[in-house]
Amino acid sequence: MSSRTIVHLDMDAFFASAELLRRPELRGQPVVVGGAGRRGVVAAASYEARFYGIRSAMPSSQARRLCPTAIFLPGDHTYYRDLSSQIMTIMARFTPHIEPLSLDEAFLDVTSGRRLFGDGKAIASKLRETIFAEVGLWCSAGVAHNKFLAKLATEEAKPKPSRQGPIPGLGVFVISPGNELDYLHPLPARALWGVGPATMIKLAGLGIVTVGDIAALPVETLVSAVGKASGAHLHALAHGRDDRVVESEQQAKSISQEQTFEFDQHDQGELNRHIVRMSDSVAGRLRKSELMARTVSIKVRFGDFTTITRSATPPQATDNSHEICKLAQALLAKVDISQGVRLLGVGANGLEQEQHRQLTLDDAAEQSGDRADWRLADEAIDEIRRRFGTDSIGPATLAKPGDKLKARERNENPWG
DNA sequence: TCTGGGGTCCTGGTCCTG
DNA sequence: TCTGCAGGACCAGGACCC
Repeated sequence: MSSRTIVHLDMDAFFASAELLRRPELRGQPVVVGGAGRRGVVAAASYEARFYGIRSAMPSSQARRLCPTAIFLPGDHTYYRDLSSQIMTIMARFTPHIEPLSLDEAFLDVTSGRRLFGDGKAIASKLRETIFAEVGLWCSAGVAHNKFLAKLATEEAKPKPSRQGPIPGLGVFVISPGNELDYLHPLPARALWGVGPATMIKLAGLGIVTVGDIAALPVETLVSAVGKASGAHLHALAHGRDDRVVESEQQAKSISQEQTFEFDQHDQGELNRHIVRMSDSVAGRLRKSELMARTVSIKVRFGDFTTITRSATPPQATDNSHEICKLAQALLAKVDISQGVRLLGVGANGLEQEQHRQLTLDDAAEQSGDRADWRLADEAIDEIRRRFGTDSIGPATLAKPGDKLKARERNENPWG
C-alpha cells in the first residue's frame, strides 16, 4: 500500500471562516457559529474564540461563560453547502478519487496525478492555494500513504489559536513511508481513530498511555479489552496500517431527523405532530435519493439524558411518509413519556435501492389499494415541492388555523 | 442553568428456523 | 417427538466521528 498517495484536506474553522468571508467586519473578533438556542452547542469557533477554550460541541452556555464578548451567529447550512460544493469542484480538477467526510473535509487519492501535478506535498500545496484564491478560505492538508496517517498529518498542519487570530501552521504536513512509527508511537492513544472516552478508560486499565503502548500489546490482549473488531482495528492503526481505500461513491445507510426541544415535552399529541413532520422530511429525502427503508426507528431522549431507540420492520421496504409516520407513532405509543421528552427523532435504516426492492404479492394489491393512494399523494407532494419549494406544502396536521389566510394576506402561494 | 444533529459501526441479546 | 446447535434476522444500546 505504500505506493499510494493520500491527501486529507480539512477547512480551517470552516463555518466560522465562512461567516467571516461574508462579514469581514467581524474579523479579529471571537466568533462562534451555533449554540443560539437555549440548549444549543457550538458548531464552530473562530481561532480568536478558540483562544478562550471554546471548542466544537461545547454547550453554548459554557462557551458564553468562557468568553462573554463572543459573537454568536446562527448556522446557515445552505451557504456552507454552496461553498463546500465549490471546494469539491476544485478538488475534482486534481483527482476523480474524492471521498468527502463532511462539508469541510475530504480524502483524495492523488496517486494517479503525481506525474501531472508533482508529489503529494506539491499537490496538497497547489490545492490549498487554489481553494484560497478561488473561494477565499484556507484549509490544512495531510499527506501520507494511507487515510489514517493522512488525517493525523492534517492535525500537525493546522493553525494554532491566539487572541489575535490564527497563528499560521505548516499548511501541509507529510508523513513519509518509513517514518510513520517514529511519528505515531509517541502520540497519545486518544489520537487513534476509534478511541473515545469510553475506550480510553478501558485502555488506561491496561496501563496504556501512548500509541506505542498499544502497538506493543499482543492483538489478543486488545481484543479481550475492547472487542474483536475494535481490537484488531486499533492494533493495525497503532502499527500505521490502514488498508481502507478512498471511496468516491458511498450510498447512505440511514437517513434520520431529530430535534431537541427548548423544553421537555410531555404531550403525546404534540410529539405525534413532530413525528408527522419528521417522517414527512425523512420520507421525502428517501424518495429524492430513490431509496427505500427496511426498518423505521425512533429515538427518544428523556429529561435526564437517558436515550432509547425503538425500531420496527414493516412487511416491505417503504419510502412512504404516511407509512413511516404510522410506524413511528406506534413505536412512540409504547414508550412511557411521563418524565418528559428532551429529544425526538425518526430514522430510516437498512436502506436499499428502489429498483432492487423485491416484488411481492402486496405489490399487486398496491395497484388499487390504500398504499397506492399514499404513493400518489407523495408523488404529488414531491412535484409541488419541486416547483414551489420545500415549504410550499406539508401535512395538514401541522397547519395552524389561519395559515392560508396569512399566506393570502402576504400575496404568496396559498399553499404556504 | 451541560450535553445538537446526522451519521457509521459494533456488540450482545432474543427469537426463529433448519 | 424432543433436544441441542448453528446461523441469520432483528432489535436495542453504546461508542465514535464530524
